[in-house]
Amino acid sequence: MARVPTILHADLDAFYASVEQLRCPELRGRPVAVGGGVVLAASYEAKRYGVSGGMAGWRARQLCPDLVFVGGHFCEYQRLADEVMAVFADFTPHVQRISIDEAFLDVAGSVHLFGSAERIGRDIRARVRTEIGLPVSVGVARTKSLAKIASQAAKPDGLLVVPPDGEREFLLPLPVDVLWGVGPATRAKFAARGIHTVAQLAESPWAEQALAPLVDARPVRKGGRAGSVGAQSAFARAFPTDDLLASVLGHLADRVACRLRAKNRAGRTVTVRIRFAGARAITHARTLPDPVAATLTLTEIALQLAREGLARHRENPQISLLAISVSKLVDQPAVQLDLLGPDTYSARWTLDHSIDAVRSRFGRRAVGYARPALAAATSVPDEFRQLAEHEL
DNA sequence: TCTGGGGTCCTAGGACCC
DNA sequence: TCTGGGGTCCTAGGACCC
Repeated sequence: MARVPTILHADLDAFYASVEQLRCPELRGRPVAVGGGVVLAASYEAKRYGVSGGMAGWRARQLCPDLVFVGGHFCEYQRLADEVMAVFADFTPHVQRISIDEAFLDVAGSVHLFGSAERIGRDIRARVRTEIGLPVSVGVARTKSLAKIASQAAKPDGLLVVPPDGEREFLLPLPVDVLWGVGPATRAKFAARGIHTVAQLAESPWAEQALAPLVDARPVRKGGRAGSVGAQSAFARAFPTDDLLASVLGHLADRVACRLRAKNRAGRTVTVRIRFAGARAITHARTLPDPVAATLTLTEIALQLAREGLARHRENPQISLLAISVSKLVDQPAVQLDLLGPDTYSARWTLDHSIDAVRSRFGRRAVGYARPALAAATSVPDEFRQLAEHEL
């Protein structure tokens, strides 16, 4: 009954900030934030002042006047995180990477080689610390949900094992929002009913629904391919002139279509998202008979969807964000040029692939449809965008 | 002076088909 | 002519996660 816990959740602590402190010894022990206008990551020294990811830079400086801002070294983040994942793979082939800096491991088949799950957790922490120089926290439990909660409780730089007969004792005192899927909205809903802790939730009508994932032994498996590809761009509130729509959507369609083609994929559903000044947002989508991966086709569809969406919401004159997402993805083998007729489709295919080829040699800014002025004005570096991209 | 960009999953209603 | 039920696909919106 009481299975031995064999699921690990390993999570690098304040990852970007820790890398900066590793690269630059004089940053160690000091409050560090990666970013500028927005805090992308904060060191634990900074977190003690209340600085956190997503916070506006001015606000962070207000909370912590000694805060040191550093620009990100995004290639380093990717490289070091990959090295950490390689350490995990030395202990088990069953590694499910769920973001750049965290993963689940199932070590059930490894304990006869390396010792108990707790032992493996300690060894992983030691190796990542000595070989790579980064702190990583590890939670060990029977299920993925419990292991993840345990690793959060172990932070910073700790290890926590939840034995099967100690699960209730561990969970009951914790606040409800440690549970996967309980964010600000659900927490507020519970709070309005006097539910603040897992113990209180367990006594409520929502107990079964909310607590089911904790005992659900979903397997650790390799991450699948992404189900959608998107890009978005936020900007100061502006009137959605045709000029603005065409240039922003053209740029976004370029990013998305380029990624699709790079993986020989295409998608049938195109969704445009518009955020109005005042934070209200709408989506407008269309499913096409044939999958799309051509930049200009995607641009045209997105433009049409945006106009339709705006026409339905004339009460909001200004917008502050546009996004394009393509879903219902299918594999699209690279088409042979000579199989295509002399129509628009083949012309676009040829043009897109010529552009892709130039970019693969000279970089993505070398050539494209979007106006250079706009492309250069993107507020977030391409490298950071790439960190958030999922495997297609 | 109010926060970026990449995703996933769930729900609910409507259209359409059998 | 009115009736029922189930399944699937699509769209819109929202919550959540890293």
